[in-house]
Amino acid sequence: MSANLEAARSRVNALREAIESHNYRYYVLDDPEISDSEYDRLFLELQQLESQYPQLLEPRSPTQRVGGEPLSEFSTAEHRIPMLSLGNAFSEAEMQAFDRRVRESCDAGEIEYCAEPKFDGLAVSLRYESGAFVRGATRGDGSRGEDVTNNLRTVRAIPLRLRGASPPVLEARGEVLMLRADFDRLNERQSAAGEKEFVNPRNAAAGSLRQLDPRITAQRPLRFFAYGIGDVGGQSMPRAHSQALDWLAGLGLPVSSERRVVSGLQGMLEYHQWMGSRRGALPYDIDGVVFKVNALVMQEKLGFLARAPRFAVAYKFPAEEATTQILAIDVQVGRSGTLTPVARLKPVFVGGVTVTNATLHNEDEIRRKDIWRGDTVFVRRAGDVIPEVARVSRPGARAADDRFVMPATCPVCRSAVIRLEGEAATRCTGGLFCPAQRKQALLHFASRRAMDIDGLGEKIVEQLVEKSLAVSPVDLYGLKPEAVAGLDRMGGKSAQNLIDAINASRGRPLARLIFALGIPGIGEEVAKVLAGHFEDLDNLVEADWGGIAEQKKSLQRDNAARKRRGEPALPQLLEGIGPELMDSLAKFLHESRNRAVIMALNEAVRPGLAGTPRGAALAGKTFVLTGTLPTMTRDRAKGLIEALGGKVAGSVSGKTDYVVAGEDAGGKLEKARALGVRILDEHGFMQLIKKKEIPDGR
DNA sequence: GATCCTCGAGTTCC
DNA sequence: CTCGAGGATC
Repeated sequence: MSANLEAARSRVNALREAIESHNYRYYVLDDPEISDSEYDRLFLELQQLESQYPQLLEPRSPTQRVGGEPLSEFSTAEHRIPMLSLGNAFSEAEMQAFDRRVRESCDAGEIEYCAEPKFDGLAVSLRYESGAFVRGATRGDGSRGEDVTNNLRTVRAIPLRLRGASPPVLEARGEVLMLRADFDRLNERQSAAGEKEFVNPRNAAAGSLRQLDPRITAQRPLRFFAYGIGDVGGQSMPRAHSQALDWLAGLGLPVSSERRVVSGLQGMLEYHQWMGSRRGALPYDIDGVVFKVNALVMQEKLGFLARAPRFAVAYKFPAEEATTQILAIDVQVGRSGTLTPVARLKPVFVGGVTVTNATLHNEDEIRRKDIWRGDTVFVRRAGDVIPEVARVSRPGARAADDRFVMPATCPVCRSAVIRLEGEAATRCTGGLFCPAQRKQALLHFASRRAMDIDGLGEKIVEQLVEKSLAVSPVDLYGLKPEAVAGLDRMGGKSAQNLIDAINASRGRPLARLIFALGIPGIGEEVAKVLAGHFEDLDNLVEADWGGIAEQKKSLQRDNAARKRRGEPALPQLLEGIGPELMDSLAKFLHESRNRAVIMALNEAVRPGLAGTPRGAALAGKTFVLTGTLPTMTRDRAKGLIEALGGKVAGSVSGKTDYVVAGEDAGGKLEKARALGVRILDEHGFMQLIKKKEIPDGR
């Protein structure tokens, strides 16, 4: 018995190794040694042995890619190092500008770039600990995505264990996609089974990855290619991006075989052209090529913009265009009353989807492009997402009434329409009297980034407004379940759910509430600044804007003078809020109806202060500095921390909140690891102080 | 006064 | 995602 078990154990191990190694040859080296049927035979044998000897089962076995029950929803996964997007370029001129910026910042002649195709799939992040795949997440908004670990485990191109000597921690980033051939076969299967076909490989991949039941994902032919490293611990990094990619391939992660190292602008242009010509011959869809400065020291020097690294660019292929006809030009009314003309199009398949609407932005845009009703036009998807009318291909019959004229009254509420001098937008003057604006205001109030009220969608809002159950956002908090249950498509249960969701939004951070008010020009960021300054709605409502404007001006003059003397600047008052925004705020807050709504909301919501930046953002936090930071001196780092109210200590203890570690960090870093203190590199540190806020916790 | 950057607003499709 | 406008900076 035990001899049998031992024999089975060694066979099982041999089979697992063989299968992993064939996966590696197939997905990473693209050079299979055995046929698919031979592979299937090995797999079957392993499955049989494991069912005969269940004690040999292990989660790391290739047969155990599907595990766990279907989820009811994905949990969110935090990206410790944000997953950024890339800056785009569409022309040689833009590429030239990119190359020039890089050369100027690095003070170098010809730059070496690492070039790769830009896959048209979904970005994911894979976390390996001691070589084992432990977590996979979608990109989401860049700082938090969805935890899709169980689904990614079913993707055979993703190794469950890394090969060879693996680092203690590795976060690999890459793209999940579907090959065109696999996509075609999947659609044949879907239609044979009477299921809905997918419209393009990208959507098929996205839909497959977002399945709550991993058994379904397992049946979808997904692929993965790695293109970068998010986080790596306990490993000295290679010196160049191309070497990092080679390293990832060596660990068993598939990396595009189309990657090259090219030299200078000329090299980039040639690669772009070359990939463009081979686009149709590749087994997967790409929408451009990506160039990254190859030397990592230069990458660090170049650093980051708000959402994208300065050392990389995506050179897109020209968007696919299609011709179709303009059936009508309608006018929509937005949250701030903006009238937006929208082209209703004869449905046309372009860039992987069927397009029926396209925004025409405003009157000037229509005039500039000379678009009339009935015209045949070129349509494309700008950035491969938003449909856009590029230009007229052939004019229609063009009778006088085919010409677009901006209506003189709001199409929804019939109020007069106004176009201010120097502005592109035409606006409805109806304000909250206009049902369209009321609806949009409520939708904005409930939206995810504002008060995040689940279940308050377009259909419900429409009825609430039409039945006058909600005129302003405060009314939401007084809604009775019976009233809500009377609406279309609403039973007692969903009515209660909605009421619960509304109640759950009480206590949300002040910054969200200010943003939710929908004051013109006051978005998420500005709302945070206001919340941080006033800390409560009474203060905001009573603010003396004339006085604040004066104060700000004198502070700016002061700082200009300090700068000339080489002194550090004082923290700016209400940063990013200038005369225009102050004016907008003053006007809004002057109206007694707005004030009444705000004060009532203050009572109903009782906002908290999470997510709020503060003058002393690091108050109470203790930092320890160790090693040499790449671009700043220790004194400068210390100054920054202290300016934000933090303390800098000499040694690491349980009371230390953060250790900022640079090159050649020594014992302090080790101690921090041992104590589980958060460790930041210079970049992470800059991110932290840039945010300057109390964690939102959402 | 020019230029760079960030933020806000509007938008499409599944 | 893109455009335009406001704000910051030189």
